[in-house]
This record gives sequence, C-alpha cells and structure tokens, in this order.
Amino acid sequence: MIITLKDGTKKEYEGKMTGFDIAMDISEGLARNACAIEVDGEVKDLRTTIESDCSLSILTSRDKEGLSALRHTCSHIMAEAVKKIRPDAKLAIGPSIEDGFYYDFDTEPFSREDLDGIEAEMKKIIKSKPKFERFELERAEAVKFMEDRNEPYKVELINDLPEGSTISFYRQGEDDFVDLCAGPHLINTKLIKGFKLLSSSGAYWRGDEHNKMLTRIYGTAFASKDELKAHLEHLEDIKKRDHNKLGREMQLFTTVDVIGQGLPLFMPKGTKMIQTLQRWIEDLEDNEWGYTRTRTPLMAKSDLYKISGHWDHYKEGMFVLNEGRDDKDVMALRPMTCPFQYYVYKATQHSYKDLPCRYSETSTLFRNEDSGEMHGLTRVRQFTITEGHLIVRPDQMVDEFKRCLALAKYCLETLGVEEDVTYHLSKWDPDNREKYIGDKEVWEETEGHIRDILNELGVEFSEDVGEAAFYGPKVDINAKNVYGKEDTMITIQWDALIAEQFDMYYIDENGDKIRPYIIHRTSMGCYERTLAWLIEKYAGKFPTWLCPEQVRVLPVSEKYADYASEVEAELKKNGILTTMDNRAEKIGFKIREARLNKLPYMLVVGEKERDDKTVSVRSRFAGDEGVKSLDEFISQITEEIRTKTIREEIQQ
RNA sequence: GCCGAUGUGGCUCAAUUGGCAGAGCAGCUGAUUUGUAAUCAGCAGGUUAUCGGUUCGAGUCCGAUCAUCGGCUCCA
Repeated sequence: MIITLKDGTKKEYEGKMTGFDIAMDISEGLARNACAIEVDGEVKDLRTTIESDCSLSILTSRDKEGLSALRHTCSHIMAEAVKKIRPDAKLAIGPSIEDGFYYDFDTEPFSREDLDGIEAEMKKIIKSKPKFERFELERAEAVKFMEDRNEPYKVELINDLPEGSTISFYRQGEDDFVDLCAGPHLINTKLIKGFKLLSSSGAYWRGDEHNKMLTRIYGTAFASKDELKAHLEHLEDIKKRDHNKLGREMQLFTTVDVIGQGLPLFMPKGTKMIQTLQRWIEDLEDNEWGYTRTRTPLMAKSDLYKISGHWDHYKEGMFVLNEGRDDKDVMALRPMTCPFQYYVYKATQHSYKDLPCRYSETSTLFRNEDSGEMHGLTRVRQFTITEGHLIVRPDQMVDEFKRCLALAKYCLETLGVEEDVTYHLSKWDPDNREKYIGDKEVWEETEGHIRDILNELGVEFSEDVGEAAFYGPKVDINAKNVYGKEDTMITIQWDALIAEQFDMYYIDENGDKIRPYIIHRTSMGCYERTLAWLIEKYAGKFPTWLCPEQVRVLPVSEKYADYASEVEAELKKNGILTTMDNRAEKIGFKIREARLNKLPYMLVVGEKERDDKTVSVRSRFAGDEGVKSLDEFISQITEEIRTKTIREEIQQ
C-alpha cells in the first residue's frame, strides 16, 4: 500500500501497519509525540490498522485534534481516579472541549478538596504508565458488559447508538477500568505532562433539565507544564477584563441586594457611556438610515399579549400585574416591543408608496428570568434595546433586510468589534413543527433569501437548526465573553406571517389591502450587553468618544487652579467630558490616579502653560505628547471624538 | 429553576479549639504647593448580607431567606 504523508512524500509498505507503526517508521521522535492520526481527513486512533492506500498525517499535541485526544484521555484517567475513590460513582460522558475536558458522574458533588484528591490519584495513575487497550463488542455483548459493571448511563448510550455502528471500548491500567468510547485516545499517558482540575458543577444528563442532575468536573490538560502554566495565567488574566468585576470597579454599575437580581444600577459613568451610545445610534438611525422614532408604553393589558400569543406561550417570562384582582385590569410589563409598534403602524392607513416604514425605539423590556440565569450586565431582568420594526412590501424585503445587516455591521465596525463576532442563520426545525407557524415552503424560501444575503455580504456563518423565532428565521450576530461563552448581540428577523395576526395591511396600486412583511431588528443590540462587551473588549480602556471622562486637567499646584479652570471650561464648552483634579497632591500622584482610572487624556498645566496658554498633553495611548496650544488640543480631540477614532494603545 | 461555592468598613483581606472585630488602600481633617505612576501626620468608618436558633458567650456552630460567583438549563 502507498501512504501519502502531510508534506506530500509517499511511503510504501508491505502488509498491514498501525498508525503508530508508520509514525515509528517516519521517526521515533514523532512516534513519541504522536496523539492520533488523520486518515483521509478523518481523525482516528493511533492503533488503527491501515490496510490500503490513503493520505495520512500524524497528529501531535500541536494539532487541535491531537490535543483533543490528549485531553480526552486525561478525562478517562480522571474517571478512573474517581472510580477508585468513589466506586459507586456512575459514569456518564467525558469529552474534550475547547480548552480542556469534562466528565459527568452520577455521584455526590465534589468539593475542592475532593478535586485535589482526585488530581493526586490521577498523578499516581499517570506515573504507573497504564497500558491502554482498545476493543470492540457487538451491541448485545456491549450492553451486557456495561450492565455487569452496573453502568446504566453507558447502557443507555449503547442502546441509542444507530444500528450497525462500531461499539468500541478502552481498557486502561491495572484496575480494569473500561469505558465506552469512540476514541481516539493516546497510546499511553506519558504525553500528559500538565493537567489541572478546574471546577465541579452540576449538569443535567444529556443536557435536559427534566433529567437527573449529574456532577461534572471540568479540567484541562497540556503536553507540557509550561503550556498548562501559561493557560492558568491566561485564565487569571481574563478575569481582570471580566465586565462584571471591572465594570463595578470602574463604578460603571452596581447591584443592590434589596433592589434585586438582574436589576443593575448604572452609576454616573456607566450612564454617561450609555447616553453616548444612545445619542449616537438614534441620530444615526434617524438621520442616515431613514428611521422614525416611536415611544410606546412599557406595559399593556393582558388583551394585547393574548393577541400576540405571549399570554399562552410566554406568560412565565413576563411580570404580570394585578392578577387575581377583580377591580383592576390584568397588565404585564412588556417583554418585547413588536405589538406596540404594530399599533403605531395601524393607527394610520398606509399606501404602498409609504413603505418601507422603519420604526425605531429605544425600548426598555422586562423579562422574568429564572433566578439562576442572571449574570452581570449580560443577562438581566430589565434591559434597553435599540429596537426596531420595519413594515415593508414583500418586494422590498430583501433590500431592507440587507440594509438592516449593513447598519448592524456599521455599528460593529464603529465600536471596533467587528472582528469578534460570529454570524448565524437561525433556522426552524422541521422535526419540531408545532413550535413554528407557517408552511414549509415559506420557511425554506425565506431561509434561502437570508442565506443568499449572508453569502453576498461575504461573511462566514453557521446554520443553526431550531434557533429561529416562531414566526420566522433570523440572522444572529454573536460575540464571546472573556470566558468563551457566546451571547447574541444583534438579531435581525424575517417575518412574513405576523401581519396577518394583527390585521396589518397597506393599500396597493389597485386599492387592495395587502399584508406587509415585517423585519424585527436591532442595530446595536441592547445597551447593557453591549456595554458589557465593550468593557471586556477594551479592558475598560475605551475609545475616547465612549469614555465617560475624556480629559482631566491636572494643575501642578493650586497656584494654577484658575488657569486649569479656564482650560476645563473651554473644553466643556466644546462638549468634551472634562474634570479637574485640584487636590493638594503632587502631580505624579494625580497622574497615577488618572492612569488607574484609564483616562484617555491628562492635561498638565503649570506656570509655563498658563503663561503661554498651552497644555502639556499626556495620553493613555502615547504617554507624553508634548506641549500644545489649547486650541490645537481641542481641535485634535474633537476630531478624534467626531470620527470615533480608536487610537492604538502603546505599552508604557 | 437545578448543582456547588461565597457573603467581615467603599475596595482587598485578617481574626487560634466559639472568648474585647483588625490591617492596607480609598475617604475625611491638618500640614505640605508640589512638573509627568504613590508627601507626611491625624481622624473617622462595621448590628460581620438579613432573620431566627443553639450557647454564659456566635464573624465563627445550626436553619431559613436574600444577594454574588462558577456551571447546567434557558435566553437579547
């Protein structure tokens, strides 16, 4: 047989060879570091026997899949250690994940001390250099095998495997630890040079909240101690950017026990940032993108939600008022803006010539989230979104949808975060049709349109089944937080169906009433989440235009306070967010504090500056920027703010 | 909602087996009037998240509630 290697060289062998044999033949060093192989594009175990021509690469821990195999093996070692310490623990699943691995057990929760004990046991196992052996069984034997070992979750997994699939097992070490596993696994444990168990938590069996809650252990593993150390340091580092910590430290927001969960209070600095964003987005939408603004109630009678369907499908998610009182109407705080803006549309008659009708609203919404769901600013019970609904003729739908995406993209670019997002085409689930309204044809057609639009835009996107709204497919633009969890920042939804429910229409050229289409969209998402994202993106060092305090004037001593006040007043007159630090402190102290506050600009003024009507500019970006006339500085920073420039930070 | 951890001045953390709640930073006052990342001295600040229990005595032990954090599920 002829094996074509990664670099194109060909090797010829007589008879069968395992992946490991071939690695050995290439070089002993490679074999030593091999984790898995890739055969004709498929990742396989090193033990795999190669019998015919193929292309093959040997994967080491430097390859993503190689490292996955290493971590997966580490998760099995962890499982062996857990079984040793708690023989009654039942095994569920234990895959490798992005930055490590986990394993779920049916057992009592683990404390940190338990995890330390398991780590110690794992070290012993690794040191004993256990042999790993792979074998396969027929389904009936496989079920019997795991039944005999009293592993009900494994039995369930085997029973759920499709007919005809290979059922493989791995046996490791002296204690006869065997796990159902498709592999691939390392040949031995020598390559696991650094690992750490990070945390333990609950996780539902098969990710279903109706199932039993199991106990999960998260860990990570690397092929060297240095890589592990670097990774753990990285984890410490990103905690410093965590908006929930940094945003509180920087006094952007806070929470109060007696006010409640998911109800952050924006402090003056956070409020200023939100105000800056809001003024920007409202002017942008109205002046440049053809939107008109509405202002609609934050609550409504239950009647409205009965029409919209929320009363039947979303009541648990709403804050309901006056329920159980005969003397008052039952009301609910709004969880979305849609029907309110529909009634603005319905309040007047519309000609086909008036469309598209683009309504936007800075809209506060209320959602009665479950208590465990709240998180910092990214998951709250009250939030304010750059909401909008476009009522369009069907023939305008594609163009308008494109424009919504273009606006969203423009917002992302302006905020400097366009590189950090992923695009998703969220589709319906044809196997779960009761969750959606409308026919298959409508869904396939609209999904096709959105797919074309995304392709035309030239962005990479995934197609996610079952993620659509009940009335139509959508584009979701997601971003990851510092911990790697994804949140939807922007959503643009295609709705060809709801107008019917609310009896919305326009008059066409023949005088007939026609149903419009609707686009539900946001341009910049909700302020809370976007602010959180910006805090993490910039680690609190925001672009100047977003900073709640853009300039601080620092008089060298109180003798120059008058001039400093003059400078401050002049800057404020020009709309620049300015403060003055007139405390009786040394200039070094004031600079240090302004730096810790992540201010973009400090203006040092003393005798020289006063006499020459200048300012000594020190910035977060470039350090000492020299002495400038006040006018020059003002025109410079005004331009930076106007153009929303993101200046590069230069390490000092 | 579920699993787990945590809760002590504004912040970061102390407080032996249950035995007088303490420090640094921040704050305030006074002195210092300062030239590009920390001037000195003094003062004040806590019903130890809340409520209840055990005890001669609770920050410490027990219970409930609330909040925060890490996950699961859900979600903008």
